[in-house]
Amino acid sequence: MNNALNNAAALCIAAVERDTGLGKDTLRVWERRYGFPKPDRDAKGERLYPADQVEKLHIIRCLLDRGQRPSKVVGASTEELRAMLEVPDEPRAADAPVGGSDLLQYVRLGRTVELAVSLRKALLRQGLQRFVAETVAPLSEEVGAAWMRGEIQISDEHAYTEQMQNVLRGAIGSFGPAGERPRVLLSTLPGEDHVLGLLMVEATLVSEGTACLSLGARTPMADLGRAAVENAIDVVGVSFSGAFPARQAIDRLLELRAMLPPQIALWAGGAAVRGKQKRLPGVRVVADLDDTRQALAEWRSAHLPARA
Amino acid sequence: MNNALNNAAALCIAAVERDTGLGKDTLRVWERRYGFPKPDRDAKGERLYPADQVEKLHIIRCLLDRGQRPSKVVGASTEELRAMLEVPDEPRAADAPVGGSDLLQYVRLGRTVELAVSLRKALLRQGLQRFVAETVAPLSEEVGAAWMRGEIQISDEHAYTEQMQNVLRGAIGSFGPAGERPRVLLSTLPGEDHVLGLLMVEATLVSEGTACLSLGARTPMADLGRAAVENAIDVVGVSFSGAFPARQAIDRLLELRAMLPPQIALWAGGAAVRGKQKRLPGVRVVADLDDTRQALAEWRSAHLPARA
DNA sequence: CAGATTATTTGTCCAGGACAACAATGAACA
DNA sequence: TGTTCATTGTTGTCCTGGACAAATAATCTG
Repeated sequence: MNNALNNAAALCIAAVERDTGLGKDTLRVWERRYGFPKPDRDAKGERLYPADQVEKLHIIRCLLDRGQRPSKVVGASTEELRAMLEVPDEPRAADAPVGGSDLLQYVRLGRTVELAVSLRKALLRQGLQRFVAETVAPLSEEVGAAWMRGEIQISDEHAYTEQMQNVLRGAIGSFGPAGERPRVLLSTLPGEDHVLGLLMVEATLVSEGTACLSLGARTPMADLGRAAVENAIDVVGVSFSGAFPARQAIDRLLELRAMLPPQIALWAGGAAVRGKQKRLPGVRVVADLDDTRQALAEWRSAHLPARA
Repeated sequence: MNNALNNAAALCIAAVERDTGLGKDTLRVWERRYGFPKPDRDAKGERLYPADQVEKLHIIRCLLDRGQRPSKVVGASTEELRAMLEVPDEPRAADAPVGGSDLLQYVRLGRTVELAVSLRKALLRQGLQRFVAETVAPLSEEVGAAWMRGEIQISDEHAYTEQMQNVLRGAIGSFGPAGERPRVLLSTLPGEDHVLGLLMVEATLVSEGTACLSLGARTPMADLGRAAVENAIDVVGVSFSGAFPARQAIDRLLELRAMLPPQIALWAGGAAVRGKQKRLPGVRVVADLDDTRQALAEWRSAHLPARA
């Protein structure tokens, strides 16, 4: 698993904050209190976190998100942590998504050409909406899970994302100009890099004739608010991957809600906000891609005059 | 702690960091050095930034992004700052590129639908290679310059980038599987977000039949090296926007060169490395998109048996 | 057993010092 | 005139170690 190229990689505290979502202050205070992490120091005396400690921090954050308390997990060994992680041994659903495992195999082996060809075939066979809901979404989840389990390299995941972007954006573009309301503004907030979720939503909305304006990833909230007003937007859509801390997501959404004019709707989707509807008054939590179409239908029946 | 709903009141330091993108340490050290911002304190002694100071910080952030230095702006009054933001009335060059000004107008006005339509027309008219070299590259430069002059919002630039990605990726994807050598691995290094340059190169190479594997933006160097070896890559291509510090670019490239096996070529392009060929032994500096095709021809004549 | 009270845990903030990376300036040189 | 190199000031990020209140667990009481 670990080869020579890997050894040189030790991250500074800012990089660890980005990678794990744990604040610099938190990392330092854990070191003081629990004795972990225990980074090396460079010539300047600054912390350098070896890759294995970063990985352990990653596991710890997973466990914290599931309700564990720091005092129980920060001191434990990597093996104990892995054991805790695998407890919820989900009953293996026998719903293996259509062709999903084949596609995952291509990602795993770095066979990007075959991957691209298969994706395009699936797109033609299923049509854009079903392709997104039945192929892209489950495959992306599988890829993320495989990366968490250490089965694939991060570079494989990047390559996968790139290929998928090519396919999805080509399909989105081929719809040509769509001018129907609502006018939807899409983005992720700072700290959230994952762009595939956004593209899936865009694909779903565009194929319903909606006018979509995407700002890509990591738009500062003030800019989002300004852009929404200036472009006469009806709905602002924000997506969060599972890697985003749920608590932060909620705080930011409420802040954004307060910042937007009340007549502009705010939709939020993604793993980090799933099931958080009751904590998010004024925000429409979108459970999945089908629910996105549902939300769209609701908006239209509420705001557009019934069409003959 | 921070609450979302007091938008008219004052923000805690964490909220200001999120809103302005200025780090907590930076905010504190500015207060120490320049006397601004000067937040109130709550009962606990913690900083509370009034809304007007946050807005001023936002303006300062804009000016810093445009190359101003903190010592010149952090001490200035809000009026002076607003004056600096106004267009410094450049000597209007009368070199309006073919059609470029029309397209730029669409970006400026946020008319994304018209922009997308015009781009697709230009693509069909010119073909992918000329489209990239004669439309995408100059337009992207114009957009960057217009943003520097304060003529367009950052959100307009993001929307432009998204639209352009849709067009380019659609075109790249429509080439179908291309298996000819060299096998090229494309990415940007950490710290470099701009992805359009990479896509322009990918489009150019793909339309020459080259097998391209893109990893998108910000791939850590260790992962790049590993991916190059594991995927039997012939050429690694890296791009740097003008926003990337030239000195860092050179250091990183030399480091990457040392990390890669000698038989794998390393190409570098973008504003930050232009004219730096002599400081980069072992790296092929690619001046522009035409030069990319030139580099490709050189590689093929050196490595492939002459074809009948 | 529910509800109130106390104890512990935990993340974030503070002050003020230090330092290397970066930009600007000036000198030496082709 | 333009390029390279050294110097000097600027600037963001990191450091230590202390503090405190919000959140959570533990204990007590009716």
